[in-house]
Amino acid sequence: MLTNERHLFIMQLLEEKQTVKIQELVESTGASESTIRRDLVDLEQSGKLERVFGGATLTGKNLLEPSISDKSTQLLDEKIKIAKFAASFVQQGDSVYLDAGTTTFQMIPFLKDKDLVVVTNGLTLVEALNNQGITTYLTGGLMKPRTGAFVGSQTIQALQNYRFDVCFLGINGFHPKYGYTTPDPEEAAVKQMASSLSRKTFALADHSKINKISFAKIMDLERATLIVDEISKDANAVLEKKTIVKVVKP
Amino acid sequence: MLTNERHLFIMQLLEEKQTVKIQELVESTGASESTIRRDLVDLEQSGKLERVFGGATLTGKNLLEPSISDKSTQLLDEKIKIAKFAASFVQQGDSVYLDAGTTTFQMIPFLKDKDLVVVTNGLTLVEALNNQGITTYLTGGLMKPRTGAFVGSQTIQALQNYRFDVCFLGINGFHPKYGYTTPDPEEAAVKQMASSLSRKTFALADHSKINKISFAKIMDLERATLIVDEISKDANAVLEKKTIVKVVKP
DNA sequence: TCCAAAATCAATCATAATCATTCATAAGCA
DNA sequence: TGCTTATGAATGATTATGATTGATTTTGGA
Repeated sequence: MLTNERHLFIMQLLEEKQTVKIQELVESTGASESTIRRDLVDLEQSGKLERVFGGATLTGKNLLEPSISDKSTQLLDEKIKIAKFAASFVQQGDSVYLDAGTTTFQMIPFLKDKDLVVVTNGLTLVEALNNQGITTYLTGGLMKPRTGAFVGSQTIQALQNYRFDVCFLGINGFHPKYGYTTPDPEEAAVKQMASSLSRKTFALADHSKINKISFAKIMDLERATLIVDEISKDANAVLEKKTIVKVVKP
Repeated sequence: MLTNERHLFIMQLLEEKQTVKIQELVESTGASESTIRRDLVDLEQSGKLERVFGGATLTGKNLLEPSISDKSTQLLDEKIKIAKFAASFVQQGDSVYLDAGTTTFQMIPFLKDKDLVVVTNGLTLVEALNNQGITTYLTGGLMKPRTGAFVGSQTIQALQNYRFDVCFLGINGFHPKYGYTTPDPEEAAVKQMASSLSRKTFALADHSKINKISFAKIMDLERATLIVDEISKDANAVLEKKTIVKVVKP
């Protein structure tokens, strides 16, 4: 394996998993531990990653994402599980809208080889989708620095050029009475528009979002198929009322 | 196998696999190691690929990352000089269009504290502009993987929402007769539209672009103020005909 | 809290792979 | 034929690699 290939490989793995262990890289590349260490030093010096004891993590960009703290890899695993399940609803040749967000981001590795056209309003998603060789359109518009999401009138206008087979939205809360909610009204407007242009809409959420209410309403529960990963008592209460909810089996 | 055939073969293999090893090429072409090496040197000098230890990779990928390879630091210095000079034409409070490209990218550090609104079609530029705290709109559209530039009808349409005080375009060639040119017609169309929406247009080029002609014409020389960094004999010939050309003093 | 075991680290060295260069030969062309 | 260009082999120099060493950090239990 070529030196540059390894560097690329390491960065791609990082994009997917946020963190990698050295041992992991040794096994998957076939190179020696020394070589991997040198690679990591090189990549760190060029600012592409940050070394930590036992491996490496992504720099800066991660600060954009709602900081996955060191010990909460459990939440990441959860997101990946949800993402994988969600991706299974994507058919060959579909046109897909991927909302900006960490959970939708995790869907990307599961989407390649499906011959898709993907539209997104997430800056981080564009790069990752391109790395997977997926044809990608970005809505454009005004960028929100924290999340890398594009919002505003131009975003809405750009969306209206398209129609989608499926549409995946990240949400910050769902509640039987108040529906799906998210903190930013601008983002809510984008999600609404995307959903109205799609034949089918999926809302992705981990268990922490159950019965939470955020500031801006996106839509009623019935308008989308909810994908969560865990059935707590509360979630069951929701499920009783709304049979449209899908749940990932652990 | 003919020399040209080999060159084509190498490039095709690269398009597929992103990287190739020399040993691999020796086996698949039947040529000797020396010959393959010479081919790679040739192709590198004509900018079609980048050699790395043990083989070669596509250049485009590296353009995405603003990490200009070590050997071209001279060209980088040149770009920075041009970029700094170009940035001096930006007034406080201007609305600015920044074309996707490495030279325009270098302008960004010189633009902060000017209270600007910036629109760009370059993926890499958005992030850098945001890091400088500059309000930034991205056109969106279809992304070209190599350069991170957005092109196509959606890009054109998005541009028409704006008007610019100044507009900075990277170009690949300029010639008294054929005007400003660039390899990709799609990009040329975007540049044209941006310029037509601006009160003033600047074209940025290093000295290697003098009297070069690329595939797609952007506009005539008179339509923009050219900023180059060096006066060769050839450039002087251009200057005599077109007095609008600005030149960076070394 | 402290200590010992395990894991990870930086540094070094010998080896293997790759590099640029040279030179002699082969192939193309007028 | 005589000239130019492309090729392949050989050379010493340079670079990447993997194994080893002892130092440092983390981990887990008393």
